[in-house]
Amino acid sequence: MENVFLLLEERGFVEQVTDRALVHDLLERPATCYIGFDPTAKSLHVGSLLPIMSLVHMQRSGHRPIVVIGGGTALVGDPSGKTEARPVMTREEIEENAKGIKKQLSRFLDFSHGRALMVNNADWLAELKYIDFLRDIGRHFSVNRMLAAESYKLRLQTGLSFIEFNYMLLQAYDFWYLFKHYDCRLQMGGNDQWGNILAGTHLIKRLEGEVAHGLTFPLLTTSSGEKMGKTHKGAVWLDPQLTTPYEYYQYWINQDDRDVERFLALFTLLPMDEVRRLGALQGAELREAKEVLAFEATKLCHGEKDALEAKEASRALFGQKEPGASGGAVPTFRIGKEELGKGIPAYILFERSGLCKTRAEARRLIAQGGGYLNGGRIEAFDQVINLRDLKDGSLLLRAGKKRYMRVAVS
RNA sequence: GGAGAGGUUCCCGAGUGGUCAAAGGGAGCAGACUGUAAAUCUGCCGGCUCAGCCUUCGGAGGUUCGAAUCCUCCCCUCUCCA
Repeated sequence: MENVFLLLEERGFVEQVTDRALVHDLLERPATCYIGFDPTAKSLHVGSLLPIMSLVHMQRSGHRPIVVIGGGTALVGDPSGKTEARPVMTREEIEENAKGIKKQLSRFLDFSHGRALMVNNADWLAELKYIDFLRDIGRHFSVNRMLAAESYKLRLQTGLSFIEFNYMLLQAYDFWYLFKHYDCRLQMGGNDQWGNILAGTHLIKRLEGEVAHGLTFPLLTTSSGEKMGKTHKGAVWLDPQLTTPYEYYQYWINQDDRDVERFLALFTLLPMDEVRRLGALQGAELREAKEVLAFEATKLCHGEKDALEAKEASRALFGQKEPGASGGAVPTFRIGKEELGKGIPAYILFERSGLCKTRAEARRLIAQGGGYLNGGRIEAFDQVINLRDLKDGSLLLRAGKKRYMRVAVS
């Protein structure tokens, strides 16, 4: 089997490595690696997909991934790459979030029979004694060096609390703990974690005299310079309750042309030959590649069935013929028959159904010609919609070019 | 603890008594063009029962016919000093 390091490198996962040759060597045999995830929300979002995919590759290549939930460190707050301190969370929130995250990761990773592990660093960090920690761990860190770290430099401009300043030590301690208890010799993470990862390898060297490694991923931005996973509605979540498979699919199909090949490599498991072939398509043909990207990405996250549904719904809505809006994957809003019978102004319906956040927004949208009913443009913002507008028992609303909402009567 | 600077609408950032829902830029949204892409042009961009009304300029009071702008107290951030 191909060495997973080469595979990760080829697919674009690698930004920095502590030592290319040694990491390659380490991964020749089954090894253990870890990535930390912050339990700051009850669901992960697309921004976490890159690290998740790297673990998927690791597991598929016979290695054992460890997912560390930063339950302990979340109580402190990581300053890396942020301009402001993070709000501190309660233990209950963190527990709750950790549960949701494990559920999601189970779609990507096999946690059975110890093939992948999930641990919470609160389990060992919470017990630490301050004096012991200072004496055993703190002595190995040079403040001068820490201050030189890029992640702290930024914060020195705006202010860095002592509590955050300790984050690096805690993360280093995590790595050491995992090394000690699970023989974990590789930590991966976003490039903003480089300093923290190095601190860990440094600590292991000092305490155990052994070499551990670090690898970071490129900080992903779309070609238009945006952070991954942001849309007008906010983050794109992996939880189908928060972002439906249809919306998830749409997110991927709407990617910039320039990102398609890169994303196929990172976010699907398609062989690289296929990735390159699809990436080479030009002009309108590239849409085929986007469809593959959207389908594969949705399949990984939500399963084949939902992915197919999303694909069909998309084709129906964006295909040649005006929509019959068949597929069950299109978001649906329910309204009482009686209420619709009385008639409801278009802009209010747009707001109620969730297509617009406020009535003012809906007014504007329709006034500017961006509101559609069953494929036809709505002329006046207060045009009354009632039972006569039903087609096959439902209404199809559209906001702008791409956002659809079915309104069903109940 | 002392001295100075500052907290404005999603972000950056103008605004120092009425003409301010607040310049400009960015982001975002819509229309045209297209390929559910990008670029470009145009319009929008606090809320509402929308020719009017209501709520915003760190917080609470006050002065005034009228305050984001003036006064008082408080909170927070940054820089320098201790």
